[in-house]
Amino acid sequence: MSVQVLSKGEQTRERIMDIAQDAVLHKGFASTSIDEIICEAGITKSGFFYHFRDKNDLAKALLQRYTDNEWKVFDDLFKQADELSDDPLHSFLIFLKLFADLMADIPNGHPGCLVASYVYQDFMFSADVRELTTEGHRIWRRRFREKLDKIAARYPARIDINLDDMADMISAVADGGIILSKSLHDPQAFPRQIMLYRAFVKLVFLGN
Amino acid sequence: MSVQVLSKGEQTRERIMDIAQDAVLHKGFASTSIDEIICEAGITKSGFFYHFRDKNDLAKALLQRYTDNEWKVFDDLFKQADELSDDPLHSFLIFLKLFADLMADIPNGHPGCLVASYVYQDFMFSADVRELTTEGHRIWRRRFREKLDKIAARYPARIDINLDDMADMISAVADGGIILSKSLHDPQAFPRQIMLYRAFVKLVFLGN
DNA sequence: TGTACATCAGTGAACGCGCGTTCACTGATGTAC
DNA sequence: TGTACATCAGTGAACGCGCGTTCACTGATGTAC
Repeated sequence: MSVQVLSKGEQTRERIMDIAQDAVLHKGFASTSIDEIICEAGITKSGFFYHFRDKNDLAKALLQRYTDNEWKVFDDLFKQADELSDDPLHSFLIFLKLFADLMADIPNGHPGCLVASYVYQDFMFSADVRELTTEGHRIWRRRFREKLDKIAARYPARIDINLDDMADMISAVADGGIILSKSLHDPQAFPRQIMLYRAFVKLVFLGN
Repeated sequence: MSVQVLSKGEQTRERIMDIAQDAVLHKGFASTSIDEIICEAGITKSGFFYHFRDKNDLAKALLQRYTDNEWKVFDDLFKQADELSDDPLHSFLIFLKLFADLMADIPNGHPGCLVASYVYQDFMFSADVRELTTEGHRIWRRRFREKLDKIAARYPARIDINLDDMADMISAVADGGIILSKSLHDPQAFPRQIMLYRAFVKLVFLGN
């Protein structure tokens, strides 16, 4: 764990983004006003525009930070799992369990996936922001696919299955599980969906 | 198929809602302005307010119509599947295949789930609208759970599994699959996810 | 060590546009007698 | 069959508020000589 030293300006910028992200996940980007953000952050409107060129610039920075952070979390979980088992399948199953546990431990449940939120408002954003969500999903597919390839090499799949789809399913179950949890006001619904995906992987490659 | 005869006013109301829903699924509810809706519908602003008390009233009507319509589609697919097989498992597997086929045949892919869109903007809406999304997910769980109970009675599950979660997973895979498809600009990604869920069901109750 | 200048991290006031909403009014169609 | 009235499905103009954005300015901190 590296502790980053932030300058005064960087601290303010992070605070603005924390407040903004929380609001965006609750109300959507359009109905999150700069006024409400600066009010909570305790700065003036010009202070906001010192840090961000315009509102779209905030949108981009939020998404960038969100996906960067997500990969840090996943890399960490992958590393932990690899330390607990050399076998690609068991390491992956451990990873999924660690992921579910992590999501189960968030006090009020996962606050929402910013990528999913953006996809449902994509016509609001400039093309470069939209491209970021697409690229994100493509990277996820590639990285999870790598893991599945290694598993399939050692444990032949019991059924005929497309590994790209299987890789995509993690994103789908995650995005859908978060929506389910939010809608049902049940934080545990999401981690339970991850564990269900894990059961599927076990059935496909181990048969039980 | 019942052909409904709509009065002039009802036709306008439907047209407003069609235009609004399309815009909401692309940009979110907040950034869909009444101005743009009436412009496309070819009426004046007062015409809009003749049909809807305020903007929140439109939100509610859209969600109500969307979920009603969704259940009509599902009821129809369930009926078709039941006609093709008396067996609860095979009927369910047929239903999932029909569902996937239906989603695969939408020219530009599924336009987006209005419920999911609302969940990601829930703090914008009044409490009664928010309650509708929660209730929607609860009903889906109950109805799919019924199907799974009948299956489990005849085909004991091969693994220890929670049938409520398994029922919820349809919603999760659907919502997540739609997001995936939209983000990747690949309309077929969604139906492929449905077929993956179908493979999971087969593995759990049939073992292959 | 003191001075000049540059950069950082903002402030304060003003702008104009678009938004949701209201209100008084209206022509066309439907209904009662 | 004609007249009176009610309802339907809107129109047109105005309202005020909140929004994102701009611009001239400023005190505190950092750097060069």
